[in-house]
Amino acid sequence: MTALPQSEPEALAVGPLEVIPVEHLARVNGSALMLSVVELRMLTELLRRADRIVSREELSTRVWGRELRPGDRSVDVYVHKLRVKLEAALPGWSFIHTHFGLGYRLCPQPRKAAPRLVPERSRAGS
Amino acid sequence: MTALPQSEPEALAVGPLEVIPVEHLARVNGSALMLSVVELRMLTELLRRADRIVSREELSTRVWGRELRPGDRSVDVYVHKLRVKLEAALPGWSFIHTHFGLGYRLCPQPRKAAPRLVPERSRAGS
DNA sequence: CAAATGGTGACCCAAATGTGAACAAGTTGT
DNA sequence: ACAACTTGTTCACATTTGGGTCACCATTTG
Repeated sequence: MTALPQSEPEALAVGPLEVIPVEHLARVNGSALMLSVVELRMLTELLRRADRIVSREELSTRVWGRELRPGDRSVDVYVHKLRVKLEAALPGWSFIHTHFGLGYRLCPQPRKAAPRLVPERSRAGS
Repeated sequence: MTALPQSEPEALAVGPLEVIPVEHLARVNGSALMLSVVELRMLTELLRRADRIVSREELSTRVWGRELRPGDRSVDVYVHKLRVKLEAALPGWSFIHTHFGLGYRLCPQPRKAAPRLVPERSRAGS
């Protein structure tokens, strides 16, 4: 057992989400996500502060290592990319919540089901 | 129970894939693959780290015993050769996944069905 | 309502990866 | 020794991917 700096935990997890930063690997419900380097860094930072609001400034600093320039939308764009991939990995769940004017907050939870227009089809197992 | 050096397991297996390094044998769903020496070593190394990302540098070191020279594509070429043979052995499955800028990850799984060219007939009634 | 803020698809383009083929070296069979 | 194969290595070219940036639409706020 190597003594790791406790500031860098080996793995982070919240709900069905798990990230192993040193391995550049993220999983949802055990299955690996295909994330780019920046996407993974961003998810990691959100996960470090799970369930707390993280400002764009802070995300910009931690993920890109630079100040957030005025008019810079890259944070938003990458939040979107993450949302798309997370939704694909676990349909019906919300992960990243927007706090208007403040930032984003990671909190995996089943999304409130939209009322079915057409009744659910029964699901056949394999 | 013979006490083998635990660093060299007799057999490695993940899903339908099985490799017995000491016998130079690889099987998919029980049937043997025809692999060259380098191909087998590479598959073995990937299998040892199943479901984790293995960098090209590491593959070069472990399979060829040398540093990865800049511009060296041999890792990619052999990943390709493996993919071809694995696909032939078990059509419709993916085994080796590319993590852009990071490396490869072995994880046998049925490939996501290609999206229908012609959309599924909808069953909305009215 | 208007202004601010966030969502999202499209685009550019350099770099990473996929892939067929040529080549050389080694093996096998005769 | 020679031909017929096999295999490892290297190229060249084709494709894909990802980071960054816009533009335009949608939502929220006051």
